[in-house]
Amino acid sequence: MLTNRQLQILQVIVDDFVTSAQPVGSRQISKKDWITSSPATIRNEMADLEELGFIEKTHTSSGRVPSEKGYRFYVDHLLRPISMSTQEIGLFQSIFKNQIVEMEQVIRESANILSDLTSYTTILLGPNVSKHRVKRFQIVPLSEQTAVAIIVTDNGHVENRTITLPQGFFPSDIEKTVNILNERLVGISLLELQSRLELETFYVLRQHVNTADSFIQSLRNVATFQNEGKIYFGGKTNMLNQPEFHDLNKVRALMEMMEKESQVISLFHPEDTGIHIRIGSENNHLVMDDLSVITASYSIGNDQEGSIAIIGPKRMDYQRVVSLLDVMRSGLSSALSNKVNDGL
Amino acid sequence: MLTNRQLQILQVIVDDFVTSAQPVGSRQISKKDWITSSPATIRNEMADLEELGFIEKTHTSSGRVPSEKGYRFYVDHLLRPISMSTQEIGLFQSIFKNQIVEMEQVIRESANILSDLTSYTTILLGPNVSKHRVKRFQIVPLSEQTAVAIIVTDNGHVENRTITLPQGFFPSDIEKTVNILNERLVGISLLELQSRLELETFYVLRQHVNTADSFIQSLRNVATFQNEGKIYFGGKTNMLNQPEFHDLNKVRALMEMMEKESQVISLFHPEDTGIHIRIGSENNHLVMDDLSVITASYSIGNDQEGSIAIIGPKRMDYQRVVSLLDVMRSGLSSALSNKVNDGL
DNA sequence: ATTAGCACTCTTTGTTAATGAGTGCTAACA
DNA sequence: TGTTAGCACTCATTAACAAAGAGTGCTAAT
Repeated sequence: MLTNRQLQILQVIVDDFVTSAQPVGSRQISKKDWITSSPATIRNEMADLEELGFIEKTHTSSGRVPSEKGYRFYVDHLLRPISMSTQEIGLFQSIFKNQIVEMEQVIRESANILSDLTSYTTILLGPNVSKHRVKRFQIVPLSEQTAVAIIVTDNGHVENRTITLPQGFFPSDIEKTVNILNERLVGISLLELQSRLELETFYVLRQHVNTADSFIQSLRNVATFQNEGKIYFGGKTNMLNQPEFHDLNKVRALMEMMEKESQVISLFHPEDTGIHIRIGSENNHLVMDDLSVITASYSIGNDQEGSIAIIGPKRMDYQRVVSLLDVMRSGLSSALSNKVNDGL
Repeated sequence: MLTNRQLQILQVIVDDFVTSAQPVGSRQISKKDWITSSPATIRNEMADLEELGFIEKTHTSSGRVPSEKGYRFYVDHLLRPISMSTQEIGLFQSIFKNQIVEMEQVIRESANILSDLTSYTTILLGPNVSKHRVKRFQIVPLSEQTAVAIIVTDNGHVENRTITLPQGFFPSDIEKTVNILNERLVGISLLELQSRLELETFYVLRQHVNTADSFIQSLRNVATFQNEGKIYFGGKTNMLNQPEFHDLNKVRALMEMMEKESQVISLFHPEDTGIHIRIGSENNHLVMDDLSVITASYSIGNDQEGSIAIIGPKRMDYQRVVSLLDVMRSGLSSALSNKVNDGL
């Protein structure tokens, strides 16, 4: 177990390094007025902390830098949530107050505000579409051969696909199809849509509609959705201001990573419910070895979920980000839930 | 007027500098086997070319680099379109052949292929929505107070907005409204929609529908569109491989620029019809001083237009890019026009 | 008109030395 | 026994300097 003094020293090392990005030495630590020991004593303690793996040297005679284990210990035991300035709280409320705007707009704004406030990069995962429920089907013919199929969900999301109509498919057939689909499928979630179609609806369709068979493949396409929510970014370029990104190769690697949807999504973990911190290599991604990700989930109504992630250097201001994220998460949840409730 | 030899030398300087990114010296030029003069002669010619403003030195005793005026002369007089390898042509066809995919998919693919082939950044401006014509209106109620308004256009594009319903607005009112809208507005372009609503439709609506007034503002919102097409990027990070972007500040400036929709759009010029080249400061944008933009427009059917831009360093392979862009432009035009025709 | 020759300029690279921040260890101290 | 002052040592950073190399402009010869 760490002594009280060791805890203090570790805390100073992390805090100082977070703000300065420079290795911190014994003299610097002893200058803090709540630290009473002399540099020499502190050096001894630091040697111990290093042996325990909490801090590291960048070279033989340099000051110390927190190790990954050190950060982990810090966030697990030394982190005290701080309260935000009223100015910041005001900023948040300004997004949520505005009732008129669309859900998408609120999410976009949130991402931007978070990245402005932290000067890190924000990734906001929109609510997973597959939990929305079908409110209405619609097929609008464009020509003899093509039409647009539209699904409206209970919270106002609209999905649409262009489909090909089989030859000899008449307006009356379209009408019949739409009726069947609406009768059978309204109220079920997009997630179940695919299987419901296969198991039941197609069968009915074949019975009532001419040339249904060649049409069914089109409908299959309609029912295929991305199974993750839409991705919104805020402050993509903020990271370039961080000193750890003076290295062009790192910049490139990170930028390329952010372009790839699947890799971005892999930063989120569906089992994370509250606020989670992943430090450096804990992200299991080479590019992220020098970065930390803090994720939080928000919920809309009862089950629809979205996530927020803030990506910053390992040397990131964990206290501040966690606090901000907590406010944002509850703000988003209640704002968006209200929107849904208004619509019930 | 430039002598034949000066033209040759200018051409070599541009061509060599484009591939090597290094200032080119007299010795290097004289080594080309179609250049017969000695380095000394070439030095004299280069002094003249410099006096005329076509080339520059990076320092007193360095080789020469094309000036902006030099590039301009090069693209205006020295550029010969080159034919593409069959391999490349095959790549293009592979996108367009696939008939099933959606228009959006084709555009996305095109942007990626172009940036892969050039290793520059591609920006593709989708067709301007405002020229689409209304095919069908639809209003789907979500609750007592909210509904989704949907506009389907003649080529399958779907626009939707969440709207608020006035109190005491019944399903029958919705039906009436939708009927009126469809009667009056089908066939007109989204561009005209706004004015048509104001001048004529709202009047009719007030006569037939209860509490239409408070509903009209919602409809106004529905009829407001972005007046430019959607933006697609390809190879956003390619630029980081260019040696001119070893400077972090330039990287940041460019990335920030690409995040701002309005600035991206300002790279395109609506009056440009064919292929246009803008070199460095010709773009009237500080960030773009070291970059060139080549734009091309493609058309869908008769009037709907979109644009392609390729952004590269001033030292970019103009010949190759122009050729590629020309193929892509006609390929896109015919592929997308076919899609529309299939739908008529 | 062309070119060989040469002095000169400027960048790039490597070497060396000085500076300074910080450590680890030893011995003195409370 | 825990703390601290003192000191030798390490390593990064910076500056100054020299050598090499690429390229130019000019002059004089062809």
